[in-house]
Amino acid sequence: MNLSKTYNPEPIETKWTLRWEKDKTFVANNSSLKPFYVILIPLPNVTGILHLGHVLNMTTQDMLIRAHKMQGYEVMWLPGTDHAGIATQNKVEEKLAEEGLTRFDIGRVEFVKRVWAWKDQYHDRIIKQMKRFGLGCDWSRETFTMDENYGRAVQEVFVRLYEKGYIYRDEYIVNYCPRCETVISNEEVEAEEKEGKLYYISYPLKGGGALTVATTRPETMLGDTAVAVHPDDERYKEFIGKKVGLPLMNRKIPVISDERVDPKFGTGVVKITPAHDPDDFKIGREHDLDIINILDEKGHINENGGKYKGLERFEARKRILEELKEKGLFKKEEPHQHYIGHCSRCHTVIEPYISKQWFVKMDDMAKKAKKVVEEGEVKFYLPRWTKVYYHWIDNIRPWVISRQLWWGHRIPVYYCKECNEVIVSATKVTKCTKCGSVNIVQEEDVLDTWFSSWLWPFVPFGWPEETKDLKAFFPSSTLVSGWDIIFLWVARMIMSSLEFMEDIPFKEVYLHGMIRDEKRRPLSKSLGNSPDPLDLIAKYGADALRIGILRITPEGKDVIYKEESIQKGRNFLNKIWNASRFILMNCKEGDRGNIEGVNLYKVDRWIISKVMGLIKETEDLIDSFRINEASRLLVFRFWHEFCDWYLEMLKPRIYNEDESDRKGAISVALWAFKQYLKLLHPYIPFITEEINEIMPGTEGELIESNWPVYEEFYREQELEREMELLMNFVSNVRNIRAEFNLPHDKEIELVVDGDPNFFELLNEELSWISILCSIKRIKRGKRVSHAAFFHQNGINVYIRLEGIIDFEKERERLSKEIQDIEGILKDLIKQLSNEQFLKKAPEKVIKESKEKKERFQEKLNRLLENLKRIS
RNA sequence: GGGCGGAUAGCUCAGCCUGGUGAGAGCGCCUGCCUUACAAGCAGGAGGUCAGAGGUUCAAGUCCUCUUUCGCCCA
Repeated sequence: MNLSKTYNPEPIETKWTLRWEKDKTFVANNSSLKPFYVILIPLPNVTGILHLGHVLNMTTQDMLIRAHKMQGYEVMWLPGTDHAGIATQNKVEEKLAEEGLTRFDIGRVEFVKRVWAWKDQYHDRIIKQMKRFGLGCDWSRETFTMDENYGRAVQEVFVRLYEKGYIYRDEYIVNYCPRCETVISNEEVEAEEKEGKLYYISYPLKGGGALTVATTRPETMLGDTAVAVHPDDERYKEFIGKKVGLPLMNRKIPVISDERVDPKFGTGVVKITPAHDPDDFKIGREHDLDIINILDEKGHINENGGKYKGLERFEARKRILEELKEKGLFKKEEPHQHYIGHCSRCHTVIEPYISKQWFVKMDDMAKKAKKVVEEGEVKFYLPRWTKVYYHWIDNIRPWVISRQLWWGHRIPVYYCKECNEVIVSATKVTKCTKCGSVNIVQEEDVLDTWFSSWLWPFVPFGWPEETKDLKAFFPSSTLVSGWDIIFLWVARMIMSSLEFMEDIPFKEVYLHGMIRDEKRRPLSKSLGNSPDPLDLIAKYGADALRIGILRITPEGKDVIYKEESIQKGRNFLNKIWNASRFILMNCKEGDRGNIEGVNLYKVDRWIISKVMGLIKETEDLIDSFRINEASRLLVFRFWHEFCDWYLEMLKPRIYNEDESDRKGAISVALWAFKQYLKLLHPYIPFITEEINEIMPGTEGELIESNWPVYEEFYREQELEREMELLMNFVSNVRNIRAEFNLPHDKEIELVVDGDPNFFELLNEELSWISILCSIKRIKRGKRVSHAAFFHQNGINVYIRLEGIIDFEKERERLSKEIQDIEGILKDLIKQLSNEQFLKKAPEKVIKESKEKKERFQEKLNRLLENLKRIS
């Protein structure tokens, strides 16, 4: 077989993508007798583009799915996309704007039609991307949150929660984005510390004098209905109950007292604007103040703002300040740090806004959702996330679920225009259930997108029907998600599942970090630091991207991304590729990779033992979600144990004339190589599958094969230690070769005295040792004069350097080592002469210290001896 | 203001849970090699008062307290 010197991923990755799809490799059988392992994908936005965060999230899941499939589970990974109300509507509106149109120009029906067309186009793109990553999703069960069935389930949920009294309509202060023109939930608001200003404004008192209030948002004064002071604030006690004039508005408003006023803020007098501040809203309700809304849905001043009507909110601020200055009511301004809410979608400053919205009462559901985590039914990795979760649960607030959008699940509520009856129904209502009128209108608003995606654990399987899928795949096993949506999505799924399925949605939640650039900024389109995964795949291949990302992902922390990480991944693939070339080149007809019945050499038993250890270590790491460590371990061991050592150790037997030697060696190499391929397959599925196919003795695909089995019988720890000695010996020789610049083809002669057992061992294994450090032979003998020296585990080794020994250099080398060892010895002697240590430390530790001391003492003596000799 | 996490080699991090190995890895750097699997490679090397202080202990990078400092979440 003729394989190219470098690995070319493109054709191979295409081939396997098609093969897995055609063979329905990842289509789950809901009546399987195997245990189920189910993952629900965190829904990407259907019109979004996948970025590196998705690569991390999705390849982590794919890795788990593939590993579990090989380990004997019936796996099911549910893929799907989210209709992403605001984001998608924004995009289509932007496109309309290019034509000079708004959604109101074309009407709701036409607009929604256009969004569907847009969705179809982008849906194909995102699914293609996901398939390009090599994801083992069950595409036959792919679900979109606006599928017809999904829509019915969402309405069903709404009706049930309404009937239970959990859903209600209320006029309340909410977070409003004037750019998106919709209310958003608390969780969709991002607070940012900003440098603002505190303005001091004079509110004249009736009989002369004035109170000065401090505010960061002077424009809201148009809606002020009181000023407030702390009840114990001596400065203002006398004014409580009096009235002040509201500047610019020609209105008298009362001075009230409230515990919540901070006397240290500004002057201690604050203005109360119940319609435009959450705290003021609460105070307003308690004091029965008027609530005057001064903004329209675009964030412009409305008719309640008198002559400022029509002004944009920040423009209004400017004009109001100017006018206050003209009237002498503006006292001063000072810089002020404060937190301002921004829309997580478009980053516009959020307006606290009073309006009539639909809410879900969360308290009861939250309590249950807390309990299942407390009792360990749902486990977070890392566990510290449970604290974050509890904090949110304990401070749960009602969830505002209505959105002033056209794209989404329309709220299943109908209003009778005749008798004002409110009818909530999962089926279309055409006639008033109370007065029989047909003058009925459906609620205009749609539901928050999360109100559909929180149902993801069961709705895609057919809920509310009791389907076979639902029975098989609910609850799922592991949820893999970024921590940024722990409240928006993870917590709410726990609530919805407990509410509607009376069970947890998943047993484990693995939260990974966010990907950031080298300056630790989040990857974003506007910063231009977010590479397109498809470009990276084109350059390095999907496997390289996958393992590149997984390897740099620390446990539960943010990931610092550099392109060089992907390059490293690619280099590793090339290494595997070439290892396979090497093995294939030396295979002959009939080689199978079977180690039973093979005459095993020490090096063979060593690599077999090492592989057995690796199987166990890998399993443990995967089970505890230390996915990065598992990938690093696999890469390291394959590269620096199998390739750097074992394959090199084999060469003498392979290049030997003896066919049975070659056959034995290649059998073990093949066997070991296939174990690595299996262990690596979940990380780099394409290349491992391809190589597996071209290797002799292969039956079937890796993904359909069984996970490697750990067999205690092959584990030989004593032998591993012995091999380590020999490998150290090789390293010591290589070190000296490098120090004295010996070319690799210059064979050297070693003279050894000391421990006869070690000497014998060296000679037994000399065939490969001699190749690895280019030595002609090892003789037993006394010290040699023109030689470099090292001491290791009871043997003195002299490397004949007739004519090339540089005594100056050798003295330097020996002196340096002597110094190191003297340092270590000093510490050991100190420890061993400490009575407390001898009295209190465990026997084992004392014994080890003593042995160590002797070993180093011996080594020191030998080194000193040699130094003296050449001085 | 409340909470969480981090500070270990020039850079990115592992080791800490469960104290005892001569403190590790990758990248970068230096030296030598196109050795017939691989220069996307091989061999060798330099580089660290483990942020600071105190404490516990026979023994601290590891456990406790405080300080400094960076980041994040919530209000």
